[in-house]
Amino acid sequence: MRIATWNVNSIRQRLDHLLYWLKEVEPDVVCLQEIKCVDEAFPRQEIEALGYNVATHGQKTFNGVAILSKFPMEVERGLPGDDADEQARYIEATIPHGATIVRVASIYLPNGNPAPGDKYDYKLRWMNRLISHTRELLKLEEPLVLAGDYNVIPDERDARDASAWATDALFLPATRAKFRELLDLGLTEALRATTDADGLYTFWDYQAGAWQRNNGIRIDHLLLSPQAADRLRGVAIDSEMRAREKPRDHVPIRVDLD
DNA sequence: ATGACTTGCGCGGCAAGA
Repeated sequence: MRIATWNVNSIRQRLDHLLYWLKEVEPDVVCLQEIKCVDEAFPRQEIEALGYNVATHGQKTFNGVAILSKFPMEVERGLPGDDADEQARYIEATIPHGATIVRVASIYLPNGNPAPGDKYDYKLRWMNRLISHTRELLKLEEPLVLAGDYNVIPDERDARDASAWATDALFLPATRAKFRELLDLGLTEALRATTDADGLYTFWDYQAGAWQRNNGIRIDHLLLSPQAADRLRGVAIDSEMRAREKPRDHVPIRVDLD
């Protein structure tokens, strides 16, 4: 089962890139972030035409997440823990896979800049909610994949120039500590289960020729429960999508599970 | 040294992103 995540920075812009990639890579499940539209505006027909079921949790102008699946799915929208939170950043699906089911969440974790400030406080509160919810999900002992744009640079090797991010909400010690707290519940970070290499990025800024200089950061992650990690067969970053004309700033990252 | 793009909204620039 091939499961991917991609922050598309508006689903309606350059839908052709997404459709091309879906045909080329043939993922079974795709987690999308920053669709930047309400559910009614999502280009559902074009994606369904490629054989996908579509579940969205949209919002006007900002945020918005979705899951595409070749298999039927049951869906929950929103991250538990704060009924007053109106930002669409979490959608979760259970998907039958052989004799078991796989649970997949599409996560758009808050950016948090500027830090310190209200936005950074919201980021840390959101991470606490994600930790609480994940603790409950892990009790199910299912194959679980938490995939998305975490807006977290886990380690110095995950940025071309870590010193440039020293005071940024994506790299502050408190951010990285929360991310470790999440992993320490018993999750495996898929890419780091397969390689210790530096220079592997999923985001390059639009500005200042960041792509041409490979000045990137690794902030899109797939976190696996033990039952999913046991099935891990490979990880790939589709960085060639960043080289296309009018690219998104993020590229897809994906896992293959038995 | 600084700023450097791109999006939605909606028609003038601003907020937000990372």
